[in-house]
Amino acid sequence: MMNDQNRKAKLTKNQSLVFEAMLQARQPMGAYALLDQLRDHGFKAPLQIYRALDQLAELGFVHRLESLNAWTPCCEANHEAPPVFAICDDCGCVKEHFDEQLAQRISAMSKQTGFRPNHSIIEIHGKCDDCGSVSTS
Amino acid sequence: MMNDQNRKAKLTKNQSLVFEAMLQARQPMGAYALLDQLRDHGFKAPLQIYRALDQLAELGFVHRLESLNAWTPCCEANHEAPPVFAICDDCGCVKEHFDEQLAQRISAMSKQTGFRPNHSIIEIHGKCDDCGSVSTS
DNA sequence: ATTCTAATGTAATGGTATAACATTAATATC
DNA sequence: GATATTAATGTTATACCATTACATTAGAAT
Repeated sequence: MMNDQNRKAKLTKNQSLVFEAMLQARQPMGAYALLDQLRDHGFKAPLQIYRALDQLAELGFVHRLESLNAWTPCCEANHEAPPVFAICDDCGCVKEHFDEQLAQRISAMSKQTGFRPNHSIIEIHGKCDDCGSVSTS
Repeated sequence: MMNDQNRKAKLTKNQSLVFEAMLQARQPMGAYALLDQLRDHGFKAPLQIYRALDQLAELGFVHRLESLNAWTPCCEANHEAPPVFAICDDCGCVKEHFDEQLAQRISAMSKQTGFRPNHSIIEIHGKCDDCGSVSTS
């Protein structure tokens, strides 16, 4: 299996630019925010961003956060279980987790109902450790 | 605790119209699809739909499906565990489930990381029992 | 009746995503 | 290396989803 460096080296120019911008952001970014970041590099239209994002998602470099209409780099761990995103509604940070038992529950529920799961979206909103301990009064 | 009939009776005119349209649809509906359905009843602007939807969601009559930008009636079961939606990408049907163990896994993961969960979004895409057994070749 | 609040009406605008078509770059094959 | 083929990119227009701002009406409380 190819290592991360090699996989990254195979990205096209636009894909690399978008991915690097996302890594620098340290927060999920919307497509139009990425477009604004990348105008200096010649990006002019949303579709340029969306195409890169779609391809990066296909390759496993990024995930889409459905509840934010935004995108976040993948933690690069093995994706055997579906990712669980913990989204802090205060500071906006996102952490990606995996939980084998949780994956098993989804499988079990599906089996019971005859449903054949293909792609799971699990996004937990709340407060991260840093923000949760701060008084809000 | 109030029963469903009484709760329903307390809905305003717009809320009722939107909710009934959703029940008839038997599939998740987008706000603009609802607007089209309800033009005959005097609805003219998206905001009329969105306001009703927001209030219905607040009252627990409907849920928003983040991955579809659409809305679905609540199954009206007790919502002690977060709802899990099984979404068929073929026929578009959606089933709402609950799973206490799954809820516990989310709590456990959160506790481990200091995250304080507030609202969980769990949407499983795949094929329902009816569609999954049909040959696609 | 009057006051206050919740719900509604309407227009304008902002944010997210894709369709359609043209062009260029990269790869494979001869 | 020339050619054919496919993948990636550029550009315009448009579709789809959601909210802001402000005016009006209806209902509840006193």
